[in-house]
Amino acid sequence: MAQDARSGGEALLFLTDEQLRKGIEAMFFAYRGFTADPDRILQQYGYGRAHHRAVHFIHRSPGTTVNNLLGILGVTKQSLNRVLRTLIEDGLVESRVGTRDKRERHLFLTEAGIALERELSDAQRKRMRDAYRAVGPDAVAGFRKVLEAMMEPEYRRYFKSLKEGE
Amino acid sequence: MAQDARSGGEALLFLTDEQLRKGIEAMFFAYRGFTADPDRILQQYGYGRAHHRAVHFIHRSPGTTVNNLLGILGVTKQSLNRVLRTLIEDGLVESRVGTRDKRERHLFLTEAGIALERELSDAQRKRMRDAYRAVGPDAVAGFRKVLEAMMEPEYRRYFKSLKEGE
DNA sequence: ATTTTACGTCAGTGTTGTTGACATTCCAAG
DNA sequence: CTTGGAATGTCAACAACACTGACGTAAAAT
Repeated sequence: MAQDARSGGEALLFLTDEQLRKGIEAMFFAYRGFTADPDRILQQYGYGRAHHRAVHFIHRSPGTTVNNLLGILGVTKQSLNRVLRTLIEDGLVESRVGTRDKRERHLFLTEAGIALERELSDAQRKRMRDAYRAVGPDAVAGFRKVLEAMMEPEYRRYFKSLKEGE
Repeated sequence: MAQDARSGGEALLFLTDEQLRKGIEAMFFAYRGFTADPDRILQQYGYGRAHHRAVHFIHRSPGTTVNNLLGILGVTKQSLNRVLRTLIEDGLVESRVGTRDKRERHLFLTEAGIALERELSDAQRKRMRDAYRAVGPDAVAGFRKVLEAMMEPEYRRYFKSLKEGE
């Protein structure tokens, strides 16, 4: 299991256990930075990350159903429901009964919901844009490649199915 | 704020709002993949991510104090204390009163703690190694650059201060 | 001697995950 | 057409883990 740094040439150096450990820690600290700005904003509204995720993916796919969202977010429907309920009560999300299948609820952001989504994603995009600018396009391409390779296959498929601009 | 894709040349394409949004989603899905294996293992022991983080950084810096850990993990002492207490009770972590400063508690992993840490980090390293292998060293270098750029400055300083193999 | 630091603990609260029970709707087999 | 099961979503209760605030102890610093 352990690959010794002494035995690794340049081409393998990035695969030593300690290099990998450093990569793990990089993910940990980076993800915290990545969520820091939205977390601050959400706190002002009394929301948490779960609300952010819901708002984000409803914005990404307006009219999506609760079941769809469940699959993407990877949580139980009960957990998602609590979040959706508060968002609906607060007038950020609208839930419309399906026309073809009345069991389904189609979810849409209201004007207020769109405004919150923009506030959150502006902050998060700014951090990502600054990071991208600091490192250049080649590094960004590598970044995206590694992230995709790290996803669980089912979600990687979903991720790749998203058009770059939809 | 919005940069239109139509106006962006090749060099700027990766900075459009939609490209950035895709990057945000990549982080979300990748981080979940990144934590999936340890989460499964931790569940068998009745632990959570908080325990994982504590065990990881105690292993990284044996003899670290509670206050040190607090700063690295970015949680309150009450929150960390709950986790440490269970780890100590279960015999995974040892807390030794400081010799120079008797107010401090120095934290060490026991044999059992080292075993759990290895089980967790083996799983996580395997995923990262597979991802690295799939994309090659150049992509990995870019990955690391972007992650570093995304960290909060204070943690980036700490991260960079860690030797690659300590 | 007083203040500050390091650590631990108790109590209370909020977000977010879980399971269990239940209502509604759709669909297909009898 | 009716009935039973599957799918969708809601409500209630509980657990994990974060937070704040208050308090106590011991030791170091001033």
